[in-house]
Amino acid sequence: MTRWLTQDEQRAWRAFLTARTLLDSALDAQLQRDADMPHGYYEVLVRLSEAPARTLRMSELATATQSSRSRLSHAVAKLEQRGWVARRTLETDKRGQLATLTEQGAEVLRAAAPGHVEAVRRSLFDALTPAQVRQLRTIGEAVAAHLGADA
Amino acid sequence: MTRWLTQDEQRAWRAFLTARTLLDSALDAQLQRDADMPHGYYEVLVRLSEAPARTLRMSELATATQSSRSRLSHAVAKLEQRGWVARRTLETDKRGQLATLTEQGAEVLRAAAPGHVEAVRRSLFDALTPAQVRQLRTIGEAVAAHLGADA
DNA sequence: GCAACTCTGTTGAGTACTCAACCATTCCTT
DNA sequence: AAGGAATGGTTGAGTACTCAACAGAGTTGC
Repeated sequence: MTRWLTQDEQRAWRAFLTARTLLDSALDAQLQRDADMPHGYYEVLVRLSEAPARTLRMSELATATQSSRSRLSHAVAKLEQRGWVARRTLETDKRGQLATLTEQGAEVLRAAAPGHVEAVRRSLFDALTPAQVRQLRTIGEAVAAHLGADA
Repeated sequence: MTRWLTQDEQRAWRAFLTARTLLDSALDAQLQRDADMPHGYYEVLVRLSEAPARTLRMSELATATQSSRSRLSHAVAKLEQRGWVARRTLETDKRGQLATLTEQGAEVLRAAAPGHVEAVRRSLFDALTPAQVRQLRTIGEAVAAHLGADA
């Protein structure tokens, strides 16, 4: 008894998939070209930059970026190699690791942000009315909550 | 003069990113687990299944799936190995290649579809009102058009 | 009819991802 | 206090992606 998609749902799903793919590749390409990093790395830097003392536990960072522990571990290892993030063991629980955005990492992020934000605006928000922006937010939050995450 | 995002845009963007990531990984994991293929391969099979004679030119298939030529080429090579797609040279333009969904590929798709659709419904549509489904479609189509593609 | 250009698709190298297996540490139970 | 389970994070193998370079076929202009 498969609950197939209605015509409307089909179209919504296709439109979402298309938009998602195009957005994703446009933004990923922009970041790769201008800042030499994939979008996932950028997210890591942003989350760290917003955290107190630019520091988060790996597990918190994983949650914040909707990343698996494994992916984050690989990513942070690369970011550490580049000198953008530093890791150290958490004293109160020696299993834990703290990741900190370095000054150099903050610098890189400051340099990358304007171009990236401009790309997001051009690719996404320039296509939407203010009402649609509100709708997008509500829909996104509903889906996120449904799948068990904060918006 | 960076046009930074407003508070509302920020939130919309974050919500979108989160929802997209969670949706993506849920559906990719479902397909990988139940049908042993990534979502991109599934899209290829679907588009071929809807085409006349289950056949499309590589370039058309690439457009339909929002894929780069390179990605599609790699993907179809794998699908051919599995016997789900067959390729042959286009007679009227020997640069062209035609990709056809094989009977076995159609079988695999028929087997995979119900589980996948169910996952899409559970992950996405069960979280949305009918009005939101319409909004999602309109937004998706606007973004797709803006980025130069059909919905 | 030929040189230059374009267009289609493939290839290879490098990168990031997934999944499962794995340590080390901490927590729980008795 | 010890054994076992749970938690936090890393690792390695395998897969799919990206970008750039390429080859072959068609097109254009002289």
